Amino acid sequence: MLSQTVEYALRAMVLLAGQGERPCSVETIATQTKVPAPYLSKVLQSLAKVGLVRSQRGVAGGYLLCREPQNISILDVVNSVDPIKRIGTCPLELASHGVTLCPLHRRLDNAMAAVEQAFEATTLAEVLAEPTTSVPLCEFPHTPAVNEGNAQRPF
Amino acid sequence: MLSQTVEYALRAMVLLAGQGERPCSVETIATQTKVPAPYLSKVLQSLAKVGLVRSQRGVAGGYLLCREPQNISILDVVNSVDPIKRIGTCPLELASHGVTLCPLHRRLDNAMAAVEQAFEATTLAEVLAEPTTSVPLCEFPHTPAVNEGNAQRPF
DNA sequence: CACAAACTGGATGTCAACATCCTATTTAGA
DNA sequence: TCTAAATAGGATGTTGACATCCAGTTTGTG
Repeated sequence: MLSQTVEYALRAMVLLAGQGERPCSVETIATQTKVPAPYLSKVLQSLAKVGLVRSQRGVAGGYLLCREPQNISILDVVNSVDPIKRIGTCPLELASHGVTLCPLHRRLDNAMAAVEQAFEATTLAEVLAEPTTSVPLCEFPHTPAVNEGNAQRPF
Repeated sequence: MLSQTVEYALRAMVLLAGQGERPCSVETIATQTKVPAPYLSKVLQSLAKVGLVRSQRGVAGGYLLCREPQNISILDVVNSVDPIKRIGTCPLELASHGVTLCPLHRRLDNAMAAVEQAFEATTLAEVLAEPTTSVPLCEFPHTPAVNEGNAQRPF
């Protein structure tokens, strides 16, 4: 239902949201999020094209967010790589019904709308700030040199 | 987000739900629902495998529903051809977190759950019985010989 | 019985999503 | 200025979803 690319993009964006202004290399993001590095590189390039992240070339370069995590919704990320397709008109080409959807497609579109709304309502900052339970969830193998002080990450 | 195959399967099922006990040929369904006939044939075969429809070979044969429309939900159809994938465990293979999802994936799964629930709550009968507005929605080109008395169909 | 309507199942083709690799370019720092 | 760390971008490979076609089988009907 959600593409693999969306999953990869969200993992990368959440990771970057926890990194502040420090650029994070593709290799680092790939390791932390367990995404294939060469493919992640392409995903990040497309995220850069739409202005969600920017890249810094050269030594100590990498990717970082263009906006604050509280100003980036899950929907922003999803729509950047694999947009939620709302049903605007009946997929059958009958021109007679105008913009009103038939009962079947109205229900399908309602479901899409619910997903869209849920994704729009959540920011990366909220995901990061989520009160964690006592046991760290989806904890990375802790690598302090690269990720100092961040013992847990939401993945 | 929803596959083309799901769309095709739903169109066919809704059409069959309006046909009662009369078998409907692939060719007829394909024409009415504007689905490529050869592919629709495969989709119907898979719907038959899971017991949603059955086939009648030979002259005057075709496909018909195995159950009453009020006992078939949209989710039944969706899950038969392209199941809603719920997120049961964190997609990263960290074994440390057990069954609890991290904040990101809990939200993604919540969205999937909303879709699942919406689809489960609606039956084919409800889609057919939907009070139509004055203007018929998604009306087929009317072919009385094949589809007598059914001037409107929800597509 | 013969025929035509209709499904069955296998083989095949196309294309986009996912994935990898390599060369070129940029850039911080010794 | 030289080098190593990184991204940029194009070429290529793989796989599954979507789609088509055909030979074979079933079955109602004249």
